[in-house]
Amino acid sequence: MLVRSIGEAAAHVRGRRLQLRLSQDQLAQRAGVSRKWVYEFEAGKPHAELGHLLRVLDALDLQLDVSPRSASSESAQGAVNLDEILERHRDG
Amino acid sequence: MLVRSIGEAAAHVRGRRLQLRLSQDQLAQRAGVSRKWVYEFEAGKPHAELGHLLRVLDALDLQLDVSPRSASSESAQGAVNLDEILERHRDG
DNA sequence: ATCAATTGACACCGAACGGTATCATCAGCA
DNA sequence: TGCTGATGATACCGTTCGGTGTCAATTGAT
Repeated sequence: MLVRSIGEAAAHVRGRRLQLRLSQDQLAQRAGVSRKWVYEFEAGKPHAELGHLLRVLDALDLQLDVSPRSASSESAQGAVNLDEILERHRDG
Repeated sequence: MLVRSIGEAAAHVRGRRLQLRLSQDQLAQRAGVSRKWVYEFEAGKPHAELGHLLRVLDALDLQLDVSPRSASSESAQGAVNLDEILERHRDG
């Protein structure tokens, strides 16, 4: 699932936690963070430590991926494919 | 690309930035963060603010995704598929 | 040789984080 | 009804972040 904001990441974490029937405390211990962090993160605190999130995702059996936003094969109309442009202009 | 640690995320950011021929300063301005943040992040500082990373990825035309770690169709030998287990045990 | 751009590095400092601890509330169950 | 577990919420407090500003070294181009 795409993650555009911390709030979206928080929703994914909470959803997965409930799916796994884990309490905030259990998740926190698994991930090695405090329950406060889990609670505040899920509650939408506007700041969050990436390292903590990675550990929590790991505890939830989730993984994080980085990918180019505009896929050349399925770009929307009018969308710009930065990778393509780069390819053409490389060694300019 | 999979992101297991902050260091890996940093590598992806730096690689993409160079690919786009952006200076740390340019990227920082695009993303609305300080050059210090970009520099320290790329240098492997063990802590990083998720919100900052999201803005930087956006400025690099990259996106972040969350996905289940063990895909049921291609799980490795001996691997446990949490989703499957959940499915079977749901409604206990 | 000179100049600008880029980068690594550091000091300073206010702001915010994150952990521990604690409390009230609510749901579920014996 | 009484008990237990989960959750939301807050205070305290040491630690660390992140921005601004600055500096030296390096690189690239003129």
